[in-house]
Amino acid sequence: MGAKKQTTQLPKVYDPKAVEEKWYRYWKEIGAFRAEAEPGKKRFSMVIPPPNVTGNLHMGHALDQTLQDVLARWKRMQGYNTLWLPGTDHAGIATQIKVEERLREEEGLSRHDLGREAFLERVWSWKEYYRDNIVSQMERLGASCDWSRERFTMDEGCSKAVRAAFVQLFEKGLIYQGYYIVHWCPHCQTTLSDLEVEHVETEGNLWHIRYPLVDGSGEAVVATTRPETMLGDTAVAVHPEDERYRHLIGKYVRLPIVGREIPIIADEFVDPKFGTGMVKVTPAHDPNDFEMGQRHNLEQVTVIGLDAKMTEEAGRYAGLDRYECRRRLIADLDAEGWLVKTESHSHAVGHCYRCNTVVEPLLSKQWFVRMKPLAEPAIQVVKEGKVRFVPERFSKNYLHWMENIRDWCISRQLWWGHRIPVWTCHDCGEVFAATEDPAECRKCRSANIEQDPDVLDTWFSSALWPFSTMGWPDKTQDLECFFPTDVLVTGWDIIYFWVARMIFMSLETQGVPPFEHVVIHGIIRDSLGRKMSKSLGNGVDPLEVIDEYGADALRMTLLTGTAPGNDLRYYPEKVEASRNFANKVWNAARFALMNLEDFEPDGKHIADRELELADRWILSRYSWTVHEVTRHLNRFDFGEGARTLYDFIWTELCDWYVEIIKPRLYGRAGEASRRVAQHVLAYVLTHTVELLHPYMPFITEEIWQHLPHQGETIVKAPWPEADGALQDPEAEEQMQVVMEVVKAIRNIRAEKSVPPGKAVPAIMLADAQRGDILKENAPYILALARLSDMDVRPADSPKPEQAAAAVAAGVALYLPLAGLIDIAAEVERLRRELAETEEQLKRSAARLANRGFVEKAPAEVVEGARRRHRELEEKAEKVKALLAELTSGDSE
RNA sequence: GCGGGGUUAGCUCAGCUGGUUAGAGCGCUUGCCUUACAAGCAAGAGGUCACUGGUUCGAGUCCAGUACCCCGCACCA
Repeated sequence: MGAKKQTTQLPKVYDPKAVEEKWYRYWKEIGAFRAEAEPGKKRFSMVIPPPNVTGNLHMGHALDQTLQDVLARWKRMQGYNTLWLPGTDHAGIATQIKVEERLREEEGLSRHDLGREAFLERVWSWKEYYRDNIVSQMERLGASCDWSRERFTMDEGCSKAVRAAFVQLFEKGLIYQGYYIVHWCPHCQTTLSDLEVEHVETEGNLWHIRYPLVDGSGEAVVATTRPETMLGDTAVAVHPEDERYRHLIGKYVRLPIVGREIPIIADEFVDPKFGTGMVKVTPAHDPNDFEMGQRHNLEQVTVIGLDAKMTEEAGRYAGLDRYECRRRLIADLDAEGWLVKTESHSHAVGHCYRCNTVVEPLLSKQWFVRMKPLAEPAIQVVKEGKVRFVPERFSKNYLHWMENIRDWCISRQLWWGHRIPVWTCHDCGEVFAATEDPAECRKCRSANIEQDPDVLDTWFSSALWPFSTMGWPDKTQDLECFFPTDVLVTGWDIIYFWVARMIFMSLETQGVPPFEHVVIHGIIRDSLGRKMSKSLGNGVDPLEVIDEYGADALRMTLLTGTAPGNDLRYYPEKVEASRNFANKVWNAARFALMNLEDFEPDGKHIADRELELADRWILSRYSWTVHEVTRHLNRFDFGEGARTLYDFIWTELCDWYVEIIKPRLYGRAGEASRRVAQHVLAYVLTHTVELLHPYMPFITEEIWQHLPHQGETIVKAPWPEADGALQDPEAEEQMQVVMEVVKAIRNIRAEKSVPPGKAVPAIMLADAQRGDILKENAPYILALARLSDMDVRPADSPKPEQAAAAVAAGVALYLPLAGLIDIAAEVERLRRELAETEEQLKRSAARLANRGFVEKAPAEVVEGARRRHRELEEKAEKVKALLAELTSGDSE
């Protein structure tokens, strides 16, 4: 187990391009991300939310995948047999539309010109192209997926799972075919589920139209936002309790223009307060009207067709576009005196979430999943905490949706997707589902059977992803070893679309939930807070960011900007800051390597060396950092973990520790001290880099390989554990004295404009304990504060004259700067400081005078407050003394 | 209508289980190319934690209400 070391010269500025590709290739070569199906071994598993093969990845994917990669790399380092399973989604409508668009633009052809088979070939080659892109983008990001297990929702295995699940649900009666109102997108030429319709508040009109009573005794006035549907009206409804219209119930009106006589019915659905309190009923074009039609046995007259044009039933308007029809109809109604009035009215209009076309509610025969029985257990597992949302608040959204769920329309009139595995026998009429393509009717053995032409909603296959990718319905090793998964990481925008559906599908087909934790993150917005979208053109390409700043910088940006569940604004400046951090880490490593040239690690435990104060301090801080980072990761709080590391590395490790050990490393404190500093630096840096690895995989691997290390890759390095032996509160406290003294001297120097290069002497008055700390660390204080000499005297020594002074950590500091001292300014400064100290003292005293506080607060807290109070008193006293000297000197 | 989130420094945001002096990045001021890093170093300015009340010894943090902003879901003839 020889420790390896490579001490090639590192460039001054970190260049991500030079290292990223190299290491990813290496990781793949050595199979660093491969999970072995070994039942019994502690494992961690996760499936990726499969990106759509519609196009390239965007920032949202980068965020989602970075979070997952942090988890995967961290768990892997913790020794878990870790599987992060990658793949892509066929994205039915979205992909088909894209390919059709291209076909039209480039060849002027429609999919019908090509035919189903030829068209699908085109889609497959599109899929191949974008799948390749997606994979290479993920590699650029550093995603540590097990590529040997990559899946696609329409590959053989996933397709088999789709059939198995469909047949199971079909045979249990959970999938049925029905004639209902569905959302129809006239542009995409397919049905949509409730979720795929976006309701947009739209300014429209409410037209009041007169329907004359057949018996000539009066009229009914209805109000509608969609007058063209009146051509399909088969009733007018009023509320049964509505006194105004009670007498009309049972009478008939004659539809203007159409001439059809339709009844006035009574139905509870009608809201007497809305419009005129009379509703036209169009069972074929409105979901509520449809239900009323069922209740009252009304005729269904379809007047708008699949192409959004008026049908033959529309009489003289047949063939017109629905909006053109509306215009003409209104004109005609007006001309013939049926239009009572037109009010402006704002209402939500459904739009296709893919193409933004106004959706048409249409009557048609479709396949549905019966949701109530499936939702029940899916609600339970969340309520019982068997599936936990992180942050927890998202479970409310989930539950609300599940509890109010309606049946799921799963048939799509597309070509790209899983063909519905249902066959109809033309001879005996049998309708049956099958996992294997049947050659004959299962009932009458006729070969005259036909498969349903439609395909399934994409989300039907996505819902099976956590187990279809692991081989179900076959009993595979993977399934046994890695299912159910541990965590799912995804955005809040697909909780209903996907997370919810995976949960009920898994409960139904596997008998267990598909995962334990659902980690929800926000979406990425632009710098103005807008959603990134293609139509706004405000999207940012992760690859361009990686090219410019490096993958680690992009990852760190996404991670530090993240608070659980919250959205995140993208600013290039943030990536710049992360890039700077990467460079900081790089240079810390560079510095270390320059000073570790002759260093050889031995097996001795770091705590057993002749440690100096700074060593004990940084080891203690390091050990705290290990603890904190691990704690944050355990809570899926990626952002806090990243920030903890950022601060530790930049401030404590670089600004203080590295600076303080420079004299030692340069040999000015003797060889023994130098050796110890080397050991501590190597130790802390190596393990800090390991802690950072899940966040910034590339730069940490590069650095780690240069540092003395064991093993072939940092990917497999053990995750550092918080070592209690390194915790050292005393060292932290003492180091606090050193740092505060240094800061105070620097402050005086800056205020007095002492040239940075000029070393000046300092006199310090301190009690015995602090005096010892200062004396022991004198060489470092001299260097850090640029002192020519420091004279530590007992606290009661006479005060030096003609000196700028300050109090820090209970130490009175004097810089004799004869000639530089402006007494008046100095007095002013000290007065301000005294005022501030006394203000704090007052608050502190009030607090301690409060009996409730002293009696009820934890002893620790009270003790802390007392100590703080003593320190403040001490400080006030010292500042007062300084002031007294200055002012008395004045009067002399 | 139901539900959720937000309001903290000039900007963008953190702030966990209530506990010393509320943090970061960017921006700003001053001074530095100090042999790891100018993508840097040092020093500094900048905050009524939206408002009102409550719980508590103690509230940015918990509770209730108010205001404004954002987002889901449902309804909308």
